[in-house]
Amino acid sequence: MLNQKREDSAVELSERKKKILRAVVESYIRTAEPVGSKALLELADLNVSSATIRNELADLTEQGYLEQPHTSAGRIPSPKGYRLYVNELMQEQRLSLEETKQINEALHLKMRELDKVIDQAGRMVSQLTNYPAFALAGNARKVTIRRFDLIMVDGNSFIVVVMTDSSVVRNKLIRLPVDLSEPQLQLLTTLLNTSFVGKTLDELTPELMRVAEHAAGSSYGLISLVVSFAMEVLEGLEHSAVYTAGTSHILDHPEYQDVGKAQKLMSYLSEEQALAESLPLPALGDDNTKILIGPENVAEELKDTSVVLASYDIGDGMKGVIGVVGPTRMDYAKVAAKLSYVADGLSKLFGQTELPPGKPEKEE
Amino acid sequence: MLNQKREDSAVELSERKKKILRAVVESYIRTAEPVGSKALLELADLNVSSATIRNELADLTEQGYLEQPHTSAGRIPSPKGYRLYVNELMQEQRLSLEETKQINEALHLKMRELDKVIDQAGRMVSQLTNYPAFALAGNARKVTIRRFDLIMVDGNSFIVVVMTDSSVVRNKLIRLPVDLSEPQLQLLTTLLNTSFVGKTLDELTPELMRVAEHAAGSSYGLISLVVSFAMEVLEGLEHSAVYTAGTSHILDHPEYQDVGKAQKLMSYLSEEQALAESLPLPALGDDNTKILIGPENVAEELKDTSVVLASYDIGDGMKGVIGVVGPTRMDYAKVAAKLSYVADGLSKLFGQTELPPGKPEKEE
DNA sequence: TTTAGCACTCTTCCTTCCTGAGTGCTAAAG
DNA sequence: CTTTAGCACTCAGGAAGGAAGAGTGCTAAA
Repeated sequence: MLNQKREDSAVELSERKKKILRAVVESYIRTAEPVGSKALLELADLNVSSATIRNELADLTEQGYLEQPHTSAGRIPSPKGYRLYVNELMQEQRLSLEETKQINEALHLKMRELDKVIDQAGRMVSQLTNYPAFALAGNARKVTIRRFDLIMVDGNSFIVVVMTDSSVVRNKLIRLPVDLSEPQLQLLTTLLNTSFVGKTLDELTPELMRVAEHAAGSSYGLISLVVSFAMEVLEGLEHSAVYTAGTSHILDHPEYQDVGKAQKLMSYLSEEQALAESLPLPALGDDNTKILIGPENVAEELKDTSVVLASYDIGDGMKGVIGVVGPTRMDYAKVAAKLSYVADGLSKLFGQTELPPGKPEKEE
Repeated sequence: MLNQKREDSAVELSERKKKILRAVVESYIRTAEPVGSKALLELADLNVSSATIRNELADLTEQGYLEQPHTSAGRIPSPKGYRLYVNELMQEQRLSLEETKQINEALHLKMRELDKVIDQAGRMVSQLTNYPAFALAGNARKVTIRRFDLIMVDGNSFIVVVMTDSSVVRNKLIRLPVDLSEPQLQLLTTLLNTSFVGKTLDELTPELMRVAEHAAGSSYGLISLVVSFAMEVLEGLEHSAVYTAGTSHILDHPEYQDVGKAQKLMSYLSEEQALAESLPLPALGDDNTKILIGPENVAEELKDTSVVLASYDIGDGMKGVIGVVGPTRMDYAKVAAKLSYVADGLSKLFGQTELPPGKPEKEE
């Protein structure tokens, strides 16, 4: 028990050990069954006997790359094993033409409202990978109002259009029990634009509202009606929403045959806020995909689960993240490839301006 | 085997039989365990022996109101039994003040965009009942465009605001690689409003667009850009969206300990389109809640599942539905009460105009 | 360092057996 | 005719006991 072998992760593994580790991981990913020395004879094509492989397996186990469910079972990768696999052994998966085509088509989304697109992207990823997926827009810095417009509809209703400095536009139809005149509305618009533009959510204080209301004179409580809508918009943007999709895919995988486990994970995934907060979004800076294996996750509920993340640019300096959740036995290569392809697609989608009128657009 | 007893559902049950049936249903709803004659001695307070109850149980079973999982188990209600219970025996559940308060608060929703409200309502119902829930807006009749407005933002971007005759307002920010002048935009607006107002989705033909584009002259492809957005809006409204929430609650119930079963139901629920189509929405006319027990459901996937529906008014003649899905062993009384309360709340929410400016609003 | 051989360990699966709950039937009592 | 007590019978579910088989670790030889 007290052996003093170096279990240091700095110790380089021999090529043969790596080959074996890789074979174990890939076989286990495919079959979800522990892998034994005999099976490895074929999988990793080494010209050695099963006994030799057994020795190597014992070493790998001792160094923490593999685990044994029980004495007479084969080996399965430990989180540390997966980590090494992901860092060094995994072959970058190239998507087939089929797959890229499929994704590209799906990315031609209708209704380009930010939140709908993000939601759709999440669903798409889930369907693509057969794992639960989530998508969220990075919560922006403080957002301010850029402008108000009021559009008269008829005697007693008008549309408020609010635009933020992040170029998000929201509108609302407001119906009133009293009549309104066009000049009144004009006046109101000017007043709103002079008093509230450039303000963040926190700066829209009740006092400010009261002052403005006073200036409005005859327009009673209209100011507060419009401004409170603007506040809802700002609030909505600061608490960036999380969209989850395909949670039922959890049940596809044998590691969640135990209903208790499945339930725990599923209900965690539906607490969208908690999920968003537990993601190490800042750490995503350099590379645009990140893989979190089992205990590397912050959230307790994800400790025996892996998460693959990819970030995309929404434009205007904002970032968003899409991700996939699954058992640690996950096809990292495939998932990472798909995710990153979708993320790139989203970035492009958000980056582009409308098609130039007149000239037909060029496909790249 | 060949007994000729009338199994006719027209046969009235004796009071005692009803009392027993009710006790069976309610006990089974609570415990999910088959109910035996001895247990019933206490549950239904009848001054008879267990042997008498056994006789009655045998009758009820023969008449199809109860079932026996196996010879030596107690009885559980059949769908027919639940139906009778729901129709005649169930006591209308009154919500506690606590509960109504909770619901009322949750109904004070922010961001009153139609789809967000509906989504939120679904989530709320799911949380309230601990069953998966869904919500949808009844797909409207043909929707047409009521008006267009274009708001200039700066040299090369503007906001399109489209309003439909169902008073839905949608907007989109359009950025162009070329410059635009205010007069150009004015012209465009008039053109759009004269050419496309009052048209349904089908009537927005490519020819119509071409004619208008020609009239626009110097404004190149702007017309088609704006109109295709309008088309997306109309399309979005016709394919009314379905929102599901809380599917993980399925796993809470012992009838879905079998992962296979749970998975089937869950993946059916996530096919939101199929779900919406299988609901007998027209049949919901008269009463505003409807209960579908097991095989009464149209969809094969819901045959051993119950669905409780409640409809609400969106205004403008449109209706929406919220519903809950669960095992046939469902607390119908409670669920129906909650659902109908929420539906009423939604109707009120949509019906109301904005608060009258000046006067403080009255609570009812 | 590699390999063959072999004893050993455990899980998994099957069979068997037992227990207890709940029934249906019969015959007596109201 | 209805109700009740008594009793034999059925059947699911759990415990116990093997038997089979996979895979290991160790030893000793190559």
